[in-house]
Amino acid sequence: MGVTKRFIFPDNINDIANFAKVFAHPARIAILKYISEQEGCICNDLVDEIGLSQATISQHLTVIGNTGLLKGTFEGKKKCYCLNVERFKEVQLLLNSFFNKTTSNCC
Amino acid sequence: MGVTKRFIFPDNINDIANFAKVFAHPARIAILKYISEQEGCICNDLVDEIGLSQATISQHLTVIGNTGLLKGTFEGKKKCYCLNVERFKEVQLLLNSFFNKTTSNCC
DNA sequence: TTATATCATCGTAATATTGCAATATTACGA
DNA sequence: TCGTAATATTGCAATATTACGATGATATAA
Repeated sequence: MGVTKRFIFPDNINDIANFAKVFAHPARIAILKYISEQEGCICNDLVDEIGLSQATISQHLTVIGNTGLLKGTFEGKKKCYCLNVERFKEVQLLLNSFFNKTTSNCC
Repeated sequence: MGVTKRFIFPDNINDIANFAKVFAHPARIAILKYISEQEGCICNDLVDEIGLSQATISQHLTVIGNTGLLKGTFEGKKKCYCLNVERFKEVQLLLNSFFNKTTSNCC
């Protein structure tokens, strides 16, 4: 039905899936990569850098931001986006914990 | 338009997104987790264990399998699914490489 | 004030995903 | 060969996602 039955899964499983979803789109990967490569913070450069419309980039930023992975500050009319590094590392740990636990015992 | 513009992104970015998509659904996380927890290999137990229909589980197994993360062997009419551990670790390395490179320089 | 730049949000079209029932398909045992 | 168990595939219906143009809000510059 296109609707994920989240309620049948425990929180820890839904958490992993929700974080993974952030990385499940190349635009969001590219955004995170670009943000991290800039010396200063970027804003609408993403629109030029990546070939997507401003509305679309903004949407992706919201998706990333909703998981707490971004910090944003306004400098006048420009918004400075940057990584929430602590959060980012938490997510990395969470995913690695899943990967490390998930080891085959068969075949 | 619901259609991801993959062609505007380089392969290495699309690769990460494609792998992440496997983990972006709780059913697939649960399947991988359950497979890894079993001593022997499992088959249709997933349908009982997870509360989804046989058709849906089979579909998810296909999605996971398409990225090379599963090995399946037939034992008579039963199919034994298990992790492709090497592949699984490759994916872990790829994701970690992205995480490690993506570090904030600003704010 | 007016114009411009930046970013968010809304509405919408196109497409993808999820889930299931129904129906194959395959392999075994009687 | 027939029946049955296990899995895959097909064909939907419901919902989610992706993308963009248009619009709105806000801040600076002229």
